[in-house]
Amino acid sequence: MSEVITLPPRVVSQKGSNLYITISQGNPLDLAKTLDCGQAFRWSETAGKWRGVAGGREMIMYMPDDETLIFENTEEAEYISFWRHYLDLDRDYAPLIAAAKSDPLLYKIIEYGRGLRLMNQDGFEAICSFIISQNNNIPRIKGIIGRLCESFGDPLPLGGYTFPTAARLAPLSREQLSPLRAGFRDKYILDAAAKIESGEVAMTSLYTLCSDDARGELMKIKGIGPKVADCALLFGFGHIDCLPKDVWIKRALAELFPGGLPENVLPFAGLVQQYIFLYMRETSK
DNA sequence: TTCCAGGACCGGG
DNA sequence: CCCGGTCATGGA
Repeated sequence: MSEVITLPPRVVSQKGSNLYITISQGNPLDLAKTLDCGQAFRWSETAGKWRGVAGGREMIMYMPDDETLIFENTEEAEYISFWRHYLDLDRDYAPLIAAAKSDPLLYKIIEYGRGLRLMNQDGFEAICSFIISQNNNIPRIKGIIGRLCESFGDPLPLGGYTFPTAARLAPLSREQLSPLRAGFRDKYILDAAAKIESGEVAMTSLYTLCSDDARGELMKIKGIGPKVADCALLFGFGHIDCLPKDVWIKRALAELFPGGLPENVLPFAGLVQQYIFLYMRETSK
């Protein structure tokens, strides 16, 4: 894992019940690129506002301009203790941009994805989400996860649902998961919940182990291979060096970087991977 | 109808 | 180690 360079708290101000955050152009944020580029599946946009649930919290947020991020019904303490890290706004992206400048094509790709940030999601949610993602498409992944939360999560005041815990899912049967219409993946969700609940796979170790060992630990779960493991580690456990090799990235690396990624970006290869993923998805249609 | 979707498992060579 | 078939589901 590369070192996290912690930024000072953003400039914040409270206007009524809404919290305003000033986004500097040296560390930009683009909500669409971040919330809707395949790393998270529980955010949706309506009339410019993004609504979703993370960490058991409902949120509506939006950006009227590039420098203003607004959280509805939120106070500064809540931003500092949760949302700042969730959106990776405590990480300085300047070193990445600087490192990428040594490679013109990579720099172009990262500029194209300007404002994309790598979210820090809940570990168990990331594990389940990417188990569900295998041999599946994004609209259906969102549907299955939505039904998982509505069926086994806890209701929230604005109509959302928390992501269910491993303890809640572990005792369930495949029959009880059938309303999710997850197909063959239901047994994998149950195996993940069971092994995490029993401690056979220690959640806390997944944060602290080196990426190779953490990957091995996660692959004890049925239905988690190298790609799903790397997605969970990258999006849910802060292993920013993990590079999930899906069909898009394999093709992109072969075509665009046949000699491999530049050495100096390997410590944050996972972050680079997300920029490449966005670039490939957007430019190929 | 057939194919495909941010793969993984399983059996066989 | 690597290969092909298979796995549920639903949209194109």
